[in-house]
Amino acid sequence: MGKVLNIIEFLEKQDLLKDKDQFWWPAYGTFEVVIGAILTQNTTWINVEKSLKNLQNYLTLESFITLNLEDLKHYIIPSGFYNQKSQRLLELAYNIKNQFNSFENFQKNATRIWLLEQKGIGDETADSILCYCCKKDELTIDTYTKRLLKLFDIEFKTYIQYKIYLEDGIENNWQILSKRYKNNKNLCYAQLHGMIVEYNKKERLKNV
DNA sequence: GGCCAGGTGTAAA
DNA sequence: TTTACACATGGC
Repeated sequence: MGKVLNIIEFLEKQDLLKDKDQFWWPAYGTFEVVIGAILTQNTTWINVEKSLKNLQNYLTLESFITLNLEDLKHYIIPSGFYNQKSQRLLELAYNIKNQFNSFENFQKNATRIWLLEQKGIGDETADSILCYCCKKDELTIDTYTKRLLKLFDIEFKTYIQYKIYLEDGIENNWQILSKRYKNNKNLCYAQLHGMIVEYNKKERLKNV
């Protein structure tokens, strides 16, 4: 019944997020989130930070699209898969520019469907871009979410089933949760995924 | 030295 | 519709 609320309260008790990390993802609401979302695929955030630092002059959409492939490749070596990721990032940036014209317009009008059509963006990356870059009410599911839910005897087959289960659970308990999350569902989704990632860094959930 | 990271795309069974 | 594998660096 109220399992989702139990899980959220379990995480809240662990005190996993620092006050300054309101939305958990660094550079929340900027184009940098798009870059980070691709770079962090199967990669530690420490290594992503090294690449982001190399890219410090190219973190806006307008500056990013001035990069050439070889330079970009070089800058993102620390976060691995640099041949794929450089290609996919540049193509994604061009598509955003061509189809939405501006980053602000992309933030406003990006959809899950459109993102999933882009090469290099799957379910998880799509949701993290929607939530942390576009500020939409979309919850990100990852391997850790699935492992954590398994501890509470909850298991599904598909990504979407996990997403619906948790989003519905939050909706059904929103009267309680809204007070803690400033009546902002995006903040709740942002922090929930963040808490789960941080919980795993701490506890190292194994896939049993 | 082996395993894992804030996954995705492709191809084969 | 599932499974296996490539993609690559760096921390533990």
